[in-house]
Amino acid sequence: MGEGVEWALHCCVNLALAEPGPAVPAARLAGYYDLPPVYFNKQLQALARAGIVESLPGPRGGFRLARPPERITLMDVVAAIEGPEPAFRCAEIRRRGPGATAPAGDPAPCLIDEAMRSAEVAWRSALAARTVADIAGSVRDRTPGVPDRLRRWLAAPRA
Amino acid sequence: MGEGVEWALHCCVNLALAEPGPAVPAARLAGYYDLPPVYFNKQLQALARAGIVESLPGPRGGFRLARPPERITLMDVVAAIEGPEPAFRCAEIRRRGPGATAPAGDPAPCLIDEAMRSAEVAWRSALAARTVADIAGSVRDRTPGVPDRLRRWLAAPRA
DNA sequence: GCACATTTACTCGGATACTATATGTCCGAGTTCAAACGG
DNA sequence: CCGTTTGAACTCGGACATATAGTATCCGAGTAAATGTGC
Repeated sequence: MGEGVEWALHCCVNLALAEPGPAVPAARLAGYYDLPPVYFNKQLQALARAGIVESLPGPRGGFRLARPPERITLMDVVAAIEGPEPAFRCAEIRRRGPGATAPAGDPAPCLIDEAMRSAEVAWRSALAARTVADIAGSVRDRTPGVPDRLRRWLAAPRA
Repeated sequence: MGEGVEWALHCCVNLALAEPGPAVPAARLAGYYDLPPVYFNKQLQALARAGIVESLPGPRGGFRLARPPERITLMDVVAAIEGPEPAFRCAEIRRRGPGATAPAGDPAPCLIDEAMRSAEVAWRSALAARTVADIAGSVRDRTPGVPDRLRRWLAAPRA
């Protein structure tokens, strides 16, 4: 799985912790964890295309959550970065070669594909059950100093 | 996810359907679905290293299941091909840069990593609940012609 | 006819190229703000 | 003193290289069987 997934998740949680407040530039968000700023911007663009964050150009511009964090699940973020298609894609190899089963109107589904999809549904459901707001709330509860430090650092004129 | 996973899963089911019987060469197994024979052999080597299949060299050689199919879960096969490490690996980026939390003895776990691992456990559990014998049994039950055709084709002197 | 050495054919196994995806970087389009200018 | 114009700085956004992992292939080591030979 891509490394940018972790970046995007932390980013969304940080944006949730920063609310309410002005938009945050990508470079500032990246500098908080010493990430490559421009490539991180690329991931943010993917989040924007998915409608998770919105971008404001120009000075005082940057990124902001497009929805309240209660409406953003971890699954949404992962799908925005990694792509919506499932990790396991059945190529229907059983239809090829001498062992090909009934060619066209075969109603028997591929049992392996079925099992794989079932497992992936379990994964997706687990991720869809956790929202960005849940994570942010737990962070506020367990380590109250972290959100304050984050807001101060984001508000700092320059680093 | 790698394409070889699908190949390995179908291969294990076919080996289960072929039992009892002589060992099957990799090329024969690959030809059944018109797969690249040599690369498919590579995947079989991975299965052998994981102890799922055993290889016999020389004439009359080939591959055979190393355990009864009831003891082989889909998770075992996937882990053998894709590797045992989890798909999402937390790089602990929160420890880096100005936003670094308490450096060393920080007991607070990364909540994002926790959620991701939880979801991945759900995925692994779903795959571990299905065995190769289950799939093979369903195939025998739903499409009785398929196992017979497979055994005949594997026993054919040459194709 | 039988035992043995030899040859042969067949198998896996690891080492070696090629391709697609993910990672990292660069420069241009657009927008807002601030300052300078003129009335 | 106020409105307008002009400029500049800052932002995102897509287009362009590089590194890594997955895909595909080749050739050599090893083994069992079959064959030919001598007794």
